[in-house]
Amino acid sequence: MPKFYITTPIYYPSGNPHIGHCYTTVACDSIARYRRMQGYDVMFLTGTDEHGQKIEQKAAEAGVTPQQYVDGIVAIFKDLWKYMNISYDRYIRTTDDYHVKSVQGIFKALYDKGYIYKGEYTGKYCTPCESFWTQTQLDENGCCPECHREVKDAKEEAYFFKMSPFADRIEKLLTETDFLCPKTRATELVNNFIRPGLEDLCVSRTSFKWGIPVTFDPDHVVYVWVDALSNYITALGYGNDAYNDYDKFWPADVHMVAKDIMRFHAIIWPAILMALELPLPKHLAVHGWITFNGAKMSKSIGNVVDPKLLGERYGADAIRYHILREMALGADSDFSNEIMINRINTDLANSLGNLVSRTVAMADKYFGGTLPTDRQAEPIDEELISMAKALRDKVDARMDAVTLNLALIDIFDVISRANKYIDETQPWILGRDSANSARLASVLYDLLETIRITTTLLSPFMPTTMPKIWEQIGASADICTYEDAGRFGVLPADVTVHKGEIIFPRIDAEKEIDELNELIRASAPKTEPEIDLVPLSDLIGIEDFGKVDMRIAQIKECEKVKKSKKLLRLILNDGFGERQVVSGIAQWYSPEDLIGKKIILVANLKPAKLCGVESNGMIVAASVVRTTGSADTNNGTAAEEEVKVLFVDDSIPCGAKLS
RNA sequence: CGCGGAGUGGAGCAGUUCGGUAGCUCGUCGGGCUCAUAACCCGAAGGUCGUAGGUUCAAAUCCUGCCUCCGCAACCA
Repeated sequence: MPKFYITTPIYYPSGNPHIGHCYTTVACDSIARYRRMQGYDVMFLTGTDEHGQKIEQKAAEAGVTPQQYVDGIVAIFKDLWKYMNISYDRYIRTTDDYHVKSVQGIFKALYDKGYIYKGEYTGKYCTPCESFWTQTQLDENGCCPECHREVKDAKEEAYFFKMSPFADRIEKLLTETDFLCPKTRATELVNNFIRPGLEDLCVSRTSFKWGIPVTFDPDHVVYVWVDALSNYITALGYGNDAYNDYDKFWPADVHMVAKDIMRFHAIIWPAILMALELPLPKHLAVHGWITFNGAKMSKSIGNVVDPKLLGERYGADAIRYHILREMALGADSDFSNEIMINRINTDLANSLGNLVSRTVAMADKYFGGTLPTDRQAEPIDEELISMAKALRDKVDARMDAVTLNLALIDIFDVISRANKYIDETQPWILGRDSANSARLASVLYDLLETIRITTTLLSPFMPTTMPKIWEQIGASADICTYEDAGRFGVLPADVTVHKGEIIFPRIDAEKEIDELNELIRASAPKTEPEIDLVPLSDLIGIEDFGKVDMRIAQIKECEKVKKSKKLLRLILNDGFGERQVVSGIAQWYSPEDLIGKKIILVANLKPAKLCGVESNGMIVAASVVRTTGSADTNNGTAAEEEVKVLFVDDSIPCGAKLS
């Protein structure tokens, strides 16, 4: 039996799963189910990447151990996967003993081969943030770019992985093979990362503890790369005894990832495998993000969609369908309540659901549910029949190319054709005269067969509802197989249909959208929005505070700094006169929002140049950081920052000093 | 000149590799049908294919300049 190995990324459980995680996972699940239907021996792996500083921090904030913290989140992930009918064969957690053991072995092996060496990670260290920064990341005052406090020179001992020996092979992999899908992204990777020279990769840390200890140097824990990426082989038993199907399943047929982690999978992972002298995965399928009403998903905008909430309203299969239908390799796809409801109504309710409903109703009405066996074919039947017959091979090709959305389009083309066929053959007229019985039976049989074939091919995408349709059209599960999806005329001639519930009820779009928006509004802000708390700074004396001269100032003029996306140039009246300040708030405020407003100015800050524009002082603003995760990610989570300028009462005169 | 992607009827997209009647889905309007979940089927309107040049018998498609948008990088004092 041929094998097929497909993986999702392992997700970072620093927060609850959202629709972005569903995106990748549902796609992989559909592919896995399709391959199983085709007769492949499938291994479908998903899991969670549970180490790292972020988890350590989150756990500390929650007052639990890191292990307790991730256990809680993982339960939520698994619950969601169950709800979405995700048929994973194995779930790997990087905290699993066998994985830990394997990673330690891999790290040692790379070290012994000379690909990992001990070096020094030199940089600037911010103690409160517990973060290293490079010189270029620091602000003009040489302070931490996150909290703007002082940083110290620090050298951290670290292990590095040599990337350069693999650069040529990786470039060839990207440009000369069909490894990367879509391949259009290869130039971007080559130009940005390979051509300038691959830098050695820091693969260990001493600044946090929540990770896999390096066996031969226990002060170090393995940093994300070797730990997380190697899950794809440790889960098969590479370097451990927990499983023993590495030989059977490796190399992977498809790693599916979102574009934000493409680089790690397209460059670092192949390099690690090359160093280990292991075969490379066959395909890396890169998809875009789900955007919400055009904007990137974000908790702060309150647009994060809870997949479970949607599933409860419309059914998990409908959500699965929508996600898969909108998803295209490479491109982002927009998600909105409106688009989703529209899609569910037109495709699932109007086309497919209604086709089933009207076909079954006619068989019921004209023949009491059981078709007579006499037939009378006509030339007009041919187009529908040949389309239905050819569909399976078309879908196969789409699945091979991992273009699931196109597979669904092809299937629904046939469903539409069947609806048209009803108009062409006018069975309700045939039904008026019993002399047409044989002809009518032919028409209904062709429709039932078309439904059987299309729903069989749809079943990997919508595993729960398709069997309900089979029941209605009188098709037993043993003829809804891959093999029979390639044949027309498999249903028994005297098939009996069973009128049943409406499979995909039509949704009242306007009403639903209102209700959904209401729900999102109600659930989003709650009382106090959840944010990532930056640790408190060290205590200072009153004299230190006195050094900071803060004044009330009014914004007189404001414009965007050209060549910069984030900077606004402001002219302020600080009471003494005018001064120019540059502020990185263009993302959140447009000039019109600001002109005339009064704000707090740090007035005695040394001048600095930003993008060539001089800035004399700084506007006081609050920084709100939330961890969101973008659409999905397996290593870092995206931190979403929002800056709120502190506007002050108009009655305070310019130049007033804060004390 | 940092890297890359994109600009096509109201919306979302295909078509660009290998130039030759501009296509799909949704929406709008008109018609048909009544088996069906106000669903289904047919038809129509609507685009100088971002812009300015160039190559050509012929350009959405090839070449050049420019504009706009989006990622990444940089930049948030």
